[in-house]
Amino acid sequence: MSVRNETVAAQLRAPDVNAADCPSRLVLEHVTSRWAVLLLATLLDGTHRFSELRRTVGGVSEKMLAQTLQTLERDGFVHREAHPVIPPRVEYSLTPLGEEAARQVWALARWAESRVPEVLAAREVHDREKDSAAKARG
Amino acid sequence: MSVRNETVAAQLRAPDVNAADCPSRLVLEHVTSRWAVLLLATLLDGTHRFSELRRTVGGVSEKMLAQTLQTLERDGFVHREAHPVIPPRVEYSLTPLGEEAARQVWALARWAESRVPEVLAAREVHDREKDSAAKARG
DNA sequence: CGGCATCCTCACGGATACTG
DNA sequence: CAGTATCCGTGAGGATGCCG
Repeated sequence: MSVRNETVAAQLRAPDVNAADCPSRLVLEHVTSRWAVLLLATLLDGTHRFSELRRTVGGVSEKMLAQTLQTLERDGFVHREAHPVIPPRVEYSLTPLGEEAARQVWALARWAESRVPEVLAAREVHDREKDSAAKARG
Repeated sequence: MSVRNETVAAQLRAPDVNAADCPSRLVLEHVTSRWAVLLLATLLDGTHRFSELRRTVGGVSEKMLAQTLQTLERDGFVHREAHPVIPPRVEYSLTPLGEEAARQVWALARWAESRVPEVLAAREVHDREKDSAAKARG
């Protein structure tokens, strides 16, 4: 037996993200992690090289890019193809499974972009109310 | 001028999640954060009290629950209604904006649950290949 | 009950340097 | 070019205790 008993028990139940020890939690967290969301969305339009992804996704460090790509590859979302040439050429693309995830997070990303004005407005209202409440308390 | 110049510059462009300083990044990160995903999905089936959310979402601490709810409220995704009774009764529900986000993360959560077997299988294949590659190197 | 304040830990993640 | 290795700071997040 190479896995812990609690994991076995978790797998006997139907996967439930509300259960703290359910593997679906990790799947969800990997897919919704800070850089994974942006990488999956970027890979939706086809194969990209490491340096292309680095340039496209603003602010990502080399370390986090490599690390996130490895996690996505291990989970079966991303396919990594290393060409044995000099200089090295490595191409990343979505697997069918990864494309399912990517379509959803891409929609979420576009939604976030489209709702920026509403969110900024909501924050202003909220902060204004907090201010006047604080002033009322003296 | 109550905001920093870089923020103004960011707002003049169309919102772009691939830009490091775009507000849409924060919107996306708030909505996809570890506990926000689960809270939004839970609130899809109606109003819930603080303690109900605490019980429903497995493993969430009191602190993170309060903190995440505050962030979601400030962004305009969640409505908080405090009833001035003893003992205190506070009810949380989705705003129309929050419901848009919740529908998407709920779908993502259900997808994660449904793809657990595929992901676990992919990990085994991946780890096995890593093992044999390491063995080949000696 | 529904918080808020405090302390503390750890791992996420950035910067830098090095390698094939 | 595409990483790996190392160091290190910050902040996410858990535990505990107090309050209205």
